Amino acid sequence: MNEAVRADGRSLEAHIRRVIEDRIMSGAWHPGDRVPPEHELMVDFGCSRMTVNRALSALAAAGLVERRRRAGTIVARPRRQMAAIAIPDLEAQIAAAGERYVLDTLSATPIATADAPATARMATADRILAIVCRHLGTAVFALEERWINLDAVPQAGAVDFARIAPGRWLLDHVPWTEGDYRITAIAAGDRAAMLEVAADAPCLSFERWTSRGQATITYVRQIFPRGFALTAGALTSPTACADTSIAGRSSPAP
Amino acid sequence: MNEAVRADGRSLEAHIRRVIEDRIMSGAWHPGDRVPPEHELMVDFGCSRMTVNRALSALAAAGLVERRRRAGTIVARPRRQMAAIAIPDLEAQIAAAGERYVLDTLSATPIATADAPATARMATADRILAIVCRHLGTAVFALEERWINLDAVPQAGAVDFARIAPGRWLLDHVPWTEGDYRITAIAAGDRAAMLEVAADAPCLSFERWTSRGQATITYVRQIFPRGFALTAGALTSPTACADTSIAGRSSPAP
DNA sequence: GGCGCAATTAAGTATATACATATAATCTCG
DNA sequence: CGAGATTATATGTATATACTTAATTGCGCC
Repeated sequence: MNEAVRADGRSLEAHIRRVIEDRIMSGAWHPGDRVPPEHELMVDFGCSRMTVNRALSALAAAGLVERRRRAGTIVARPRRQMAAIAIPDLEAQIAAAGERYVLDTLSATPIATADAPATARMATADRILAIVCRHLGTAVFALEERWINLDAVPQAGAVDFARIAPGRWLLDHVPWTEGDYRITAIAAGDRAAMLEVAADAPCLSFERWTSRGQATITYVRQIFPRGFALTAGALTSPTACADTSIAGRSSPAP
Repeated sequence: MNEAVRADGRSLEAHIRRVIEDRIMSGAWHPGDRVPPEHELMVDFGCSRMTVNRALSALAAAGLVERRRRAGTIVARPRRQMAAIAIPDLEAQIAAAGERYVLDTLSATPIATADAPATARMATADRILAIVCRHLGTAVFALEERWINLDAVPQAGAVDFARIAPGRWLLDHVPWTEGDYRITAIAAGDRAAMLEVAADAPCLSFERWTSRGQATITYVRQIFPRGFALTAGALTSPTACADTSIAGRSSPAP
């Protein structure tokens, strides 16, 4: 069959993938059940083995099935579920909430490596730029404390971070990176005044380390007051990589 | 070439993917740069176009490059970064920390739909099982409040949740599902006694809705006291889908 | 019966080929 | 000179084929 597109506008491979995914997600096929072998599906769908193979390989890459030579293909047992969170673009989030975004940069100063906190993991850097800023809507959305490795990103030294948020500038100017993050609950404490909440108010702390190869490019800690929520759709279906957001000032719930 | 495996033990397709990924991740190729067309790479790597095509398609699926017919392949501009978190398997986490896991089930009672909190989103359920339990190591790791839709999972009515944690049982017995989650910082408040912390202690609240199709299967809220951290590697590199964990009782940091 | 080896099976990888399709670039004509 | 038709190009999809590799099954031998 040389016609690349089905009546429903999907490719044959995507169609096969979808049909099998539906059977798994609906519960018709249970974890551990055997998926028919390629040569059988090939007859069922009236196509070549290569096409079936690509569909099943994609499902295996997505974790819905497990494949082993000779043993065949079985529906995977859901291991730990993964969830996706978007590293928040605060400007977009605040704008989406219908509020006017204001960047309030409190300081942006070059410092010596020894003055960076150990948590920043920047032992290898000679020069570091320390930035403190607030992301404001009608209230304080987040307090951001950031350290940028000027050895890895020298251009950052010439940027006016009172005009553009450091996170946004980095996303636009630093190519692909890897990262780690850490989410904790902390009391506002010393930061209460800047966050405009009580000292014992619980806040969400979002830390992120961004690196390329060995060097840490930037460490940032964002602190969200007043019950901000990190929300997202879980990643169980490969096709449904749902939208993700920081929900604005949601009620603390029962 | 019929030899499926390179000297380095990777398939040719994986090799090509890796080489191009390295060039992008190292910054040698910048966002917007053109990737050589398939017929050129095919000569460079001494293989067929199909093999190059699969490698580039995989990179496109991973979001590292963008491909358009006739226009060719370009290095993608990083959109928003995504991060993955594992929905925590507390028993495994506690065991990994070298502590003995204890499930402390405080109650597990069938209730009427009207008695479930609105946040549980279980309006469609007739019968609901409400469970409250604590996950203990040497201290309280988490307080869990869970509602299970007995219409969707009738077998859950016969399970002894004093012996097996509800999350684990559901993972083993309910096939693939979709979900949403919400992470917030809250004060311990009324739950202080059960969490064994002060009432104003900041806690991480992790809520999750799990559904299949329209029906919500279970809603759970886990509350972590004492600076528990949700950590993970960020999802920017497709190959490096890093391990993820709840870090045990980490220091609240500066 | 138990053990090891061989046969068989199912997936993994790669190729050559063919045709489809989107679109950038170019050409044609008014 | 510009709008519209045409061409060229790069990717998209599918096929048939061939060989590789892992692993189960079963057979034969002890």
